[in-house]
Amino acid sequence: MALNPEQQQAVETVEGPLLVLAGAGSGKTRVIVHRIAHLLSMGEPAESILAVTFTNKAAAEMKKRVARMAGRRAGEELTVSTFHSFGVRVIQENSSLLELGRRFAIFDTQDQIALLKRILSRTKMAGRSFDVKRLLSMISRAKCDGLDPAAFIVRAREDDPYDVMLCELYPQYQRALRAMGAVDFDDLILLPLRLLQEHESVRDDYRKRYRHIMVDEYQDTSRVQVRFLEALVGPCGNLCAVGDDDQSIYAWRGAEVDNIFRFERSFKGAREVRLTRNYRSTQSILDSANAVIAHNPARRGKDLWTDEGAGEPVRVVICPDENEEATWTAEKIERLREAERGLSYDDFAILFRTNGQARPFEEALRYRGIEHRIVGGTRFFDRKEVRDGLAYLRACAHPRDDVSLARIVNYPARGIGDTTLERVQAASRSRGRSLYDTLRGIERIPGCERASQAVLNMIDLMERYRSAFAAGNSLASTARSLFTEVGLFEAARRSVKSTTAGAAKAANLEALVTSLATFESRAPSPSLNQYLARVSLEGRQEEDDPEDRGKLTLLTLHAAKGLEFPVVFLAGMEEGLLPHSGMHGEVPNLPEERRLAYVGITRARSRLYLTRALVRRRHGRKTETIPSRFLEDLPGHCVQEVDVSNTDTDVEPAELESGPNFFAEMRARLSG
DNA sequence: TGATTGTCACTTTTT
DNA sequence: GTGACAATCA
Repeated sequence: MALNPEQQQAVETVEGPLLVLAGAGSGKTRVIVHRIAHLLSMGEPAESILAVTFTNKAAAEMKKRVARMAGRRAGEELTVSTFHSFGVRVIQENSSLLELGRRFAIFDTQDQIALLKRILSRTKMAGRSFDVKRLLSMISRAKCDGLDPAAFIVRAREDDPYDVMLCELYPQYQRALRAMGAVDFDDLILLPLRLLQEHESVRDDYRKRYRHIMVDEYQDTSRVQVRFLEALVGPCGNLCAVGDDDQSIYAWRGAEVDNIFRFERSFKGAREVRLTRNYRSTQSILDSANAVIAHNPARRGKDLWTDEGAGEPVRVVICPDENEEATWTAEKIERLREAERGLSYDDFAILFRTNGQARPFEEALRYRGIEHRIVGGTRFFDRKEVRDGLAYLRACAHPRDDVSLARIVNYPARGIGDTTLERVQAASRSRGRSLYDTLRGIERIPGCERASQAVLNMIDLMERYRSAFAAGNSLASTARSLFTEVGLFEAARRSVKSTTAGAAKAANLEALVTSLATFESRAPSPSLNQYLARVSLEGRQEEDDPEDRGKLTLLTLHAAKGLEFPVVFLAGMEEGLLPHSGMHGEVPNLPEERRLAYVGITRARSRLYLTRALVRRRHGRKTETIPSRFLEDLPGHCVQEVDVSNTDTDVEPAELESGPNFFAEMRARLSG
């Protein structure tokens, strides 16, 4: 299929800054890939093109498509990277300019929480308890806004206890990270920015290297990320930002929708192209989406259109409660699948605002034997037993990483109790040494005599494995014998009552070893440090599981961004859920909730069901619900209400009239 | 030191 | 209704 005129314009505008406002389903990725191919065909070398994404998945996809279009070599020589991976690279290439070595630990959210808790425990502000997650998100927010501790203190509000607390906590947190030779995710952007700002030679080097830069999902960038881009782009200004202000749903993680509005100011002489022609959905679905999002203030205002026709009306389905909502949905899926030849389960998706809503759907689907998968949930590397294993590996690779060491120093139990640890930590603080170093000198700490032999044994063990890893032995087998020697497999098995659950946990630990083995077999010169960096940046790359083929998908609205399905059920269209009411008194971000609804609606290709329950259990309590305000915005001409709340006849208005070939046609058209 | 019981609170989670 | 964490007991 040829590019439409707007797409063509986006592809061919290669000089100077360009903002591509790409509506949902407007062929955004296609434009980026074509644009890269166009640059290459103009003789631009692949090494001088940098494409930045937010997810590893998007980066991999882009690379694959460029390779398909412009050849494998081009795909390999091109730099396609996430912001954070690119940040790691910049830091490593210039590590001599930072107080950080080439090897550093990368702390994820759980590590950050553990660290904050430790700092907090010795900073107790008289009698008040703080929500650690909130403190952490405030620190992260400050970092995304580019505020270092000093700048934060200037802006802190004296009447806000959290602000006051943070004035103390944030500098300590930052110092503790550096003392451990560790960085958090936000540092992966901040430090490279500092390198570019403070070192002209570094800046010139990268500017020369990357003559064309492309950024995907620009609406999700933080302030610091834009500053980083500004520093990177240089005077020629060949930056192409692609995004959609209406799909900005990560404000709570520091994303700044305004960046997209400020683009012209950030990058002088910027041009703009709008992609509003939609190649995904029917006009009924687009009309609904347009109507819902139209209520948001401060938009670039683009209405999506298609010339594929109205299609089926959007259905609003009223159910008695959340179980009936799930049951009705499951049955509807069965009926549709029977009625429409060629529809398989993976053509359906059930979307919801919160993970908790998945449960009744899971049950209803399982009961009917409908194969399904849940996207998200606890990820592999977040499981406790896997984190325990990783903590051992991290303690070996980064002895200064107190957080990892503290996690495993007495797990599995080896006779180093809380009292001992308390004393060691105090000593470590007063001497300004790492936990590891302090443990080494345990015999000089009064009151630790009883546990000192246990500690020395542990130190000896860690030393042995540290050199085993460093000596270039097989990572996988070294890890396995480490886990076995300390009894991690055994501990995993015993950590739960049921033997099957225990076996599953032990198997997860074994899977960690396998992932090491896989890494080893693929990386050119594998090191433990490299493996750990990769794990924290990418998790386990989920190569499309063939297991998941043909399965229905359950996922949150956030997880659904960027995906599409022929049939979409958007569940829980109720006040408090969508829009979600913020927690403990925090004001909900209504424009963002609206954008979430918009993202959900625009995932659907041909059929969309918006379901709601009249009564829903929330926090274990049955509560009457209020229909979502977003339902009121739907235009009457393309919506049909289905009330299944007080009828057992379940009269279904002629829903399947569109003919059995509807999907077959749709499919042929979309895949062709 | 480790297990057990009680209390609390409960979006979203690209990296 | 559930899971995480802290205080309390054996």
